Amino acid sequence: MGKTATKLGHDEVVATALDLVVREGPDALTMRRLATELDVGTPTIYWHVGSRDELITAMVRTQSRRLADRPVTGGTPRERVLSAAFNLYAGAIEHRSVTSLANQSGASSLLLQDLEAVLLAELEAAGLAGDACGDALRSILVVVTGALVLTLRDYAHLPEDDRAATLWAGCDLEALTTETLRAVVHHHVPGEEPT
Amino acid sequence: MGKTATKLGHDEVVATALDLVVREGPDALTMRRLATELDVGTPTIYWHVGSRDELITAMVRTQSRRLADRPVTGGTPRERVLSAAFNLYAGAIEHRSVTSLANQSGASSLLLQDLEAVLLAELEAAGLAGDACGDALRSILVVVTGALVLTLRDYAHLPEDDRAATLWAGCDLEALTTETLRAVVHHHVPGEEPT
DNA sequence: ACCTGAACACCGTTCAAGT
DNA sequence: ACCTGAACACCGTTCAAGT
Repeated sequence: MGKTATKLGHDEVVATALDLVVREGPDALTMRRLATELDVGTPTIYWHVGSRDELITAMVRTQSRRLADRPVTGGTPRERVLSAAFNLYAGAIEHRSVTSLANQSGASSLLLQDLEAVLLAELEAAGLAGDACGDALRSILVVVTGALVLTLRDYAHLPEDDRAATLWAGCDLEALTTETLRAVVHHHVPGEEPT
Repeated sequence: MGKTATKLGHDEVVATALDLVVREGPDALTMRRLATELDVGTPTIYWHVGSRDELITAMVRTQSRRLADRPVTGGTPRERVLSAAFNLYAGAIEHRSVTSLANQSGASSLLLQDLEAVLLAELEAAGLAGDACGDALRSILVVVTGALVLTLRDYAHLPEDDRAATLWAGCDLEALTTETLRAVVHHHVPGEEPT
């Protein structure tokens, strides 16, 4: 099984690791398991990527690049910024196993890094610059990160919870994210002035 | 060493585990290490708390209760809600090792659970009810969770990052959190009407 | 330069057995 | 009911040794 071994290099190890996590979840990412997947001895992986932490960093960075393809929609600057921000959330949720892995490893911010550029462009197009632009960007990232963590909460395998059920049960997390994002976008991005 | 063994029960195991994490960080929490700390065989811990996940759940729940003491300040409803919300953030940051453990385990929302009651009371005092109240509460929790994750980002031991440095270097995370919270609080909580 | 077998020092968890 | 020694089935990582 597995691909016909062309040569094996750093990038192929990272790609296979991502594939493994997508297929079998974050817990399946084991150096030995990954080695088996590549038909290779375990130390080989260390030779190519250094360590498990470095591997995860490389994986998240790659995933970050892959997420940057979603088109930004909307007519007004506020709508476009909101769209770009929601794209961060939607993309990360779509590959939830990789996002979960990033969260567990404290690499959530790294996952959003390449997407920040898209968002930044929209913010500048909306007329923001300097500190105002950075503040807006950071605020939006706070909301996206929080929304991701709370959405993937039950992806963790912890015991159930009583009261949280009443607060989050049947809650539309996409709508919550949009609404929260709208609040901070409206706060930072100027809207249409009535002529 | 250690306390004179009174009896050893579920709560003492949890308390000792919390103490260990506060003193030596999240990674020090090992069943064997905890057993040593309690002068007890490893299986004894399993007898009292069931498993590592159940232990962490109990720890986070206890920590959640301990965080609920901060006083709410402010004159207007908006100020009081903002104060209560920021208290969630400040309390969790003050015990960052426990918060980090909760994040890694996907129990962040559990950590904030007891604090939600305080926040809920302020929201209701501000005149919110029903869905509007729940929406406001959930939005605020999104922001607090995101702020926590981004603040504790470097608590993880992942390799450094280049561009993120320019975006987050020298950034006042408390101010960012306050500002982002203000945006969603203003969005949800009605302000003073000019008479 | 690239890859390996074998080992080191750990994990979480279980289980028969003790009192 | 409460506690243990010893084991099972894993981990991440290293290292001498191969080609």
